[in-house]
Amino acid sequence: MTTHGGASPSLIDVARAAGVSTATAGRALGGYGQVSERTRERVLAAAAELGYRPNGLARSMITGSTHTIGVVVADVANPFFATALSGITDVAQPAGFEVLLANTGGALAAEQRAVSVMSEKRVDGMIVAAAQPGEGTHLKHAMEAGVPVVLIDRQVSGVPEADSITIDNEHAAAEAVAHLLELGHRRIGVITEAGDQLARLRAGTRRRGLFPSAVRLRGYVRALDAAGVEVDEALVAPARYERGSAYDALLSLLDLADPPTAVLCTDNVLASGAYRAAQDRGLRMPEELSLIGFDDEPWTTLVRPELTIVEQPTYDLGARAGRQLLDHIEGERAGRAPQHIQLKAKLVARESTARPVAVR
Amino acid sequence: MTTHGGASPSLIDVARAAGVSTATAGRALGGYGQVSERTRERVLAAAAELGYRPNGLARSMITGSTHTIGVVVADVANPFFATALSGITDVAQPAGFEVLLANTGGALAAEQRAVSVMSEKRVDGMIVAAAQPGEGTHLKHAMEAGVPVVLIDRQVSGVPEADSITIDNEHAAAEAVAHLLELGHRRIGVITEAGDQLARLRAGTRRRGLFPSAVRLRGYVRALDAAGVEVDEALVAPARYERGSAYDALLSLLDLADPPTAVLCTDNVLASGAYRAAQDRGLRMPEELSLIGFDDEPWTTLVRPELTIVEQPTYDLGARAGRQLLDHIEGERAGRAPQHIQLKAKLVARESTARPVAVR
DNA sequence: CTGAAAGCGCTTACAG
DNA sequence: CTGAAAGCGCTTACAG
Repeated sequence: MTTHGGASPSLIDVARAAGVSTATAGRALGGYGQVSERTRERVLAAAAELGYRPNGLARSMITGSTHTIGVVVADVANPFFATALSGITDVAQPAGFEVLLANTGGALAAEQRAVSVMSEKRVDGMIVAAAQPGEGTHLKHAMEAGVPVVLIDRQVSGVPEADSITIDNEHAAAEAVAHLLELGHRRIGVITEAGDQLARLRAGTRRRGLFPSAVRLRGYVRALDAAGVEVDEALVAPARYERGSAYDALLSLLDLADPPTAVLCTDNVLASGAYRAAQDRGLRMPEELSLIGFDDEPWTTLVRPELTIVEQPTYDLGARAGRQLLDHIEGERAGRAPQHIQLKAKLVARESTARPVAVR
Repeated sequence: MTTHGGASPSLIDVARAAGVSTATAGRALGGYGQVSERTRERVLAAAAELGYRPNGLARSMITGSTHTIGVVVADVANPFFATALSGITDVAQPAGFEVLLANTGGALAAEQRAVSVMSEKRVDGMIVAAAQPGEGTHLKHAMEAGVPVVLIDRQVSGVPEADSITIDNEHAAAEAVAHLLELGHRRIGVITEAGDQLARLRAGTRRRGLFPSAVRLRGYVRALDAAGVEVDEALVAPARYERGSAYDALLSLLDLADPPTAVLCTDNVLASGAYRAAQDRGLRMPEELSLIGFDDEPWTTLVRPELTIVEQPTYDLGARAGRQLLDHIEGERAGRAPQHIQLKAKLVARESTARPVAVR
């Protein structure tokens, strides 16, 4: 039976009902220390009778561990983060850790607040996909307070001590472009959220503090450079993270005097907008245009032609981050140097890419 | 400056540094009680100096509130749950509540464990999409312990006191079928996860304890009944929650001696499998087959023909549940009867449905 | 194996 | 406005 009304029963109530001290009752229920079988049974019976639920807050305050990890992402509704999150929970929960989730909408202020609140709630560690790769002082503070942090999807400048699990985005984009080059394309366009950073990328060598989209753009440039194909700025079409914006971007590429014969879209939202634009223009793919997207979403094999894509190991990204963080929490990695793991993406060639037609 | 090494500073350290009692330091930092401006400044300065972070566990133990709500779903990677979850976080976070997430994989045992752990962590309330609508004693226990529970997506038998926010699935499916009937279809098939429950549904009147798929199947039956069209069991094709299974289900419907001219798929995974099967069969849609799916996913407007769908207010489902739970937590609904809100789904007619061809 | 006591880090009456 | 003391519900040495 459970007690109704009144406050929920505490260890004192159980101890009293079982005729033992709270220390003994705690040992019997908590599975620590030594208790005789006879006593244990009495305590368990009393606890069941009263509908006792241990208070995790009190326990955590003493043990110093909440068995909770914080996860901070920009948007859970985004399949990328949702999938990574499921990788995290699949690792954390069997290990006895719950997940405290914060959705920041990509706003730095929200992220700072979330990290701060999680620190106050005394999470045992945090996994964060940072909103601004350039700003990491809030993460640095958390680490200084003893909360291990694992970065996913993007590195952050100012927090070199944090482990990171990222996709090798530069290589992923380069491989996609190499695929197009092999097919014989020379006019290769790219639709990217980092359109404004072309100049900086070509100069700099920075690795941290860059958005994945910028790193992918660098891969595009690198692959062209390697093949001796000149990078034409007109072929770099900027777009916002929206289908409509990518739609317009593709149309503007097609309207060029010397339009591309192939286009790389640096994420799946941009790809869906571009795909749609190509359809609406009545372009035959892959004959008149080769198209490559990112992420193996369901729609990419439902459309005709099926879309050639770069497949990111998203679930694995989350699972690895979870494992890494648990190792930290359990002290497995004490004192070791931070690890920066790069996962490889995989090109999946399907129907939307082919040799360019000889004559346009 | 922050303190390095050693334990993180407590209120005692701050109080000592500021030359006041812990009570006063607490008042200055916690924003409760009265403190003189001068004292407040001294305390704040000391706290900043020491890098003080209040311990939320200690605070929660006293105040009795963790400002955390638990959310239990079967699969965060599923767009339906991911979207509902974002509705929840968007409501909870601005109100100062964090979300503790549990991913059960649809297993009842995992759900029971999650609910139990959340109770121990003293969440202020829970939102749960139950794995088994027929089994709710663990939820009943939580409510008896004073933790308000709001059910989403499905009602659960044995927990009538819990609020619920669901989609009016019966109406949603009925409307889809009515659309097909209006177009002139009489042989209307359905691909459903609840294929085995047809007989039970036609007899019973139970509302709780049913999976959404079963309720949708009932809507299908009801719409046909209302139109005086006989329900042909051969047109009810069972499938598992997988694209491949739905693929096979559509093919088996098409292979019938008297095949359907239209098919309703009761969720979006089934719809994608069926769509693919129709394509591979070389069927022209909507001329040779009309098809309706559930959920407005990106792919449904990327394929040709665009898919006619029933659009569920998924984000709103989550947001409403969040609001409802916060009202409970804040005592707004104390003593009132439980609310069972049904949200309406909306039929979005696109290109995959049309009049059946007169002669087959 | 068991218990009395201290203590985790706060907030809350209660005095002053 | 400020402080001394009690207490939230546990776990952990320390004795026995």
